[in-house]
Amino acid sequence: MKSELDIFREFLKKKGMRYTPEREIIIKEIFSIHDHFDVDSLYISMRKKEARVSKASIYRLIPLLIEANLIEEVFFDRGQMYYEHIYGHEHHCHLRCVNCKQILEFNDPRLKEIERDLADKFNYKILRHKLEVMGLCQKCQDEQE
Amino acid sequence: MKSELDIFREFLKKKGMRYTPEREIIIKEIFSIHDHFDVDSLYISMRKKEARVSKASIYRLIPLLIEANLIEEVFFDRGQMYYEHIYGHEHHCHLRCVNCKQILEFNDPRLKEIERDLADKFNYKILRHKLEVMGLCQKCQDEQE
DNA sequence: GGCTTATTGACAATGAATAACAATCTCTGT
DNA sequence: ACAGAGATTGTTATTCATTGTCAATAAGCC
Repeated sequence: MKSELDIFREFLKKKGMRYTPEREIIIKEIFSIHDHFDVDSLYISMRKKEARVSKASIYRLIPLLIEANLIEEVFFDRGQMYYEHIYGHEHHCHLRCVNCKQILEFNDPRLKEIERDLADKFNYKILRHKLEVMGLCQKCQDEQE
Repeated sequence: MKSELDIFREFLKKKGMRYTPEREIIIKEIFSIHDHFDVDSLYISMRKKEARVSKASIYRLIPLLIEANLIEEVFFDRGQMYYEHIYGHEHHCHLRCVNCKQILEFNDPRLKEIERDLADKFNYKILRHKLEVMGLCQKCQDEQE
């Protein structure tokens, strides 16, 4: 399987854009985090590692990585967007506790079925879906009593 | 069926909060719009009708309406959040064309099943879900050839 | 190596959303 | 109906994620 960097290199080539060390270290950082991330925490963790890039460069890179299907917006919370990398990972959805903010991942084959039915019914070519389920985890249910 | 205002009145009572004319006209405006809305366009359409409230009051009301299960965040796009009212409306999800931004609504009973299974599997009390399906509508598919 | 031009970092700017605060209004108890 | 407590309002200032600007730099092609 091609590496994320190779995928992105090809993507840049096709668009007449350049492969720079800044883009490389940001991508390496993103793909070393196996969790959701936001721009600010990414920036901070890179600074700690002496991997210095400006925050602007991160903001500029993100739409490109999305277009290249390497990362995806996951959800927007408390004024900022969270992302996760999707290349090389099985697609999954998120179950979130609205109280303690715990996030669980799950997948369900019925979503593929729903996609197929929507494609038929509305003549759409389905590209992807995003399902967020909000609820209360066991612990937070208990505490509310 | 109770009106949105009655529901909200009870909600405020239970929380020891007050029912004000500002809150009333904002709610009336929201429930007269049968579509997605954002704070800014709501504010503008209210100004046109001489229904003057400050934008701050709208921002302050929205989390309360969400808590009262009258409205819901639908999606975040171009830096702002979009909402729709849900009380008195059957729950539905959104199918969006990524190219022309058309939005279709649909519902699928399998989502309820998925919710039930998640509740069992993870001991969650499910409150709601949000499914966005992204794709290309027929027209945009044709144009891409 | 040299040239073109995309990209970078630093800084300023934008804009949605939130906070502060004094003036006002709701609601409860009398 | 009245008064007092305290919630809510509009105004204004502030926050903070994200985007724009621009001169300096560097990638990629010859």
